[in-house]
Amino acid sequence: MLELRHLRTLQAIDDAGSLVEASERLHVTQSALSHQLKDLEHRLGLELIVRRTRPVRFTTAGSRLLALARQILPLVKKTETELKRLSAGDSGRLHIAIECHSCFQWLMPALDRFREDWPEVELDLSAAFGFEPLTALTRGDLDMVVTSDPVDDPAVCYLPLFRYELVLAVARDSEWAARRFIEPGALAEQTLITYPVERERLDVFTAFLDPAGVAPGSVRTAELTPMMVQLVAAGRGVAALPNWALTEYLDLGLVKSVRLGEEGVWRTLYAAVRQGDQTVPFIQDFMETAEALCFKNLSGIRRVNLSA
Amino acid sequence: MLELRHLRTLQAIDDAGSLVEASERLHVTQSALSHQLKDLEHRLGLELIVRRTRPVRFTTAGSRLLALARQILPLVKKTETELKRLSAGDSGRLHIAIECHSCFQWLMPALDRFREDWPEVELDLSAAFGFEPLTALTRGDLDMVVTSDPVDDPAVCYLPLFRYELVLAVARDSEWAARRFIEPGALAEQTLITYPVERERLDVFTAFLDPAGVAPGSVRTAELTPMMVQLVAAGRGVAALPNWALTEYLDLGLVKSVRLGEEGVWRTLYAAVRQGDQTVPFIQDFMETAEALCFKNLSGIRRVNLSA
DNA sequence: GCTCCAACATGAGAGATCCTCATATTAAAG
DNA sequence: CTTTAATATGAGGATCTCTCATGTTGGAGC
Repeated sequence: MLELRHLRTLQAIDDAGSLVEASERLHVTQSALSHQLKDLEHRLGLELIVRRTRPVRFTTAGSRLLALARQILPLVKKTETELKRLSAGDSGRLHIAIECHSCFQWLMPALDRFREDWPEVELDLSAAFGFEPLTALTRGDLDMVVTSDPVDDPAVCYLPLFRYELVLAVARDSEWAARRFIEPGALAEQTLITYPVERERLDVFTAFLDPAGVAPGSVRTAELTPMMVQLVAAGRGVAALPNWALTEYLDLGLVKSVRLGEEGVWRTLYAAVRQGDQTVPFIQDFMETAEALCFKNLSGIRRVNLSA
Repeated sequence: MLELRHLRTLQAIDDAGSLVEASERLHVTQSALSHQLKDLEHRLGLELIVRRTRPVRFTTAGSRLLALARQILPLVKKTETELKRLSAGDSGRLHIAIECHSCFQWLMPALDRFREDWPEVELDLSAAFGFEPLTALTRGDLDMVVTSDPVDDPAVCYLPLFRYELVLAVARDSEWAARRFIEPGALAEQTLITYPVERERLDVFTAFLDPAGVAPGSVRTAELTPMMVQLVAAGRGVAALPNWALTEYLDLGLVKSVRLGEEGVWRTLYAAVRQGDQTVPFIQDFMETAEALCFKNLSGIRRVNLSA
């Protein structure tokens, strides 16, 4: 009758504050949760949550179930992890390469957390510059590549992490700072600061400037996000960066961010693994850990749409 | 992925010692458990129990899951009971009548246990002699009748408790004591000791003697099981009683039991409730409690076949 | 008060799941 | 080496649980 599914749902609703948000976290539709909850309430003959408030409020019965969920779900999760370790052996290798410098920000905490659960898995992290990471992945030199450019290849499986917006960092006193968005043409007179990688890997070109046939006034490179922010703040140019990578600098008031085009440029960040590896227990666990930490720590990111 | 269903299955297998017995306790087929277990083992990539031993042995992984089951299932159960109490109100009435004297034996502990969970339910227990209990049930004077004679009535719902064998208690030194079974004809010369109720309510007549057209030499009555056993032990006659009601006297060596006919006379004990009442939370809970206690304390009883 | 928007509800139908039935296989006991 | 009790397996059907499409509702803003 009562099943873990129901407890997971209630916990997610509590964490999220609404059915819509909870359904995204659980990777099901809002309709599914609505049906499931209604069915449970019907069978219990009790109302569990009051929907017309925001965030939703739990009734006495709902709270009781929620308490049960909070009590037993961690135990279940712990046992599941233990069993996964037992099944595939607790050892293995996870060599990760990132194409996106900023990813260090969330990857480091994720790796720390992961190491606790899988102490025997050999971890390694490298930046994928100066070589073709997907080749290294299929060849077996790497086990995971974090990228926002999925390439159609039957040997590679792309596991989505989150969607983010590519925004333009501009100086605080720049005349663009107050604009809601800017058009590609505006960059023709500007200095664009980018990471030192090939143009084809830079979304600001592939998704914004190139389609409009615009080239920036000049381009200069910087290795690390803080360096780019310093240059932008000093009025030496503008830089296209993921919105979540800019949050801390925006909060500090160093720079401002402006949308690229009316709709904005949205990208999805993926973890690419070898086809088949998506079922390896510790890979699945890593993805769960990473996703949870990202949505906890990064602001402005969105969940990947199911149908995508 | 992992669900409470799996934990309940593992717990039942541990309690029962085999898939067959566990499947009966869970009211599903053996096939269902086999499939379920195999599927779980497959998805975990781990063997959970070793089947070729009796009782089955749990592997490390199986034990881990079993420990989880023993830890969280009681918590779940407790919460479910609480919610049931919340839903239908925690009060109500359960007036029970028994047609079978011996039933006091298991009914008393069941009522004690039940009272702990449902303190607000008004309990009453009476013997259904000298009046028609089913009429009292449909009229609302009673809420449950414990009987082994289901009568086809759309207003009444029969909830099976267990199957038992009606056996003949004979004196220890009687010449029948060593027989595997006796034929109806043998009773023609004997004194039969029965409860003081109408012939039609006595299974020994309806299911054994009457079909063979035999009447016992003489009939005398006794009110209580211990009295009947005393008379039988003293060589004053024989008595047909449920096998489970005789267990303690057999163990004491007071009397012996003999099967009635080659196949034995098997009966099912039911709890009759008003149609619709079978969904009342505290009635369901009472049935679960009673069933669990019966199979724990009574020996020689069987589970009711699903297809019956 | 009216419109709009976001959140939740609902009905129908597809797909997955889980169970049962019938039967095969296996292991242990006689 | 049979016999029997337990477990395994394959097929098929009932049920469940999603998704899709659309309806309804409550509250913020004009």
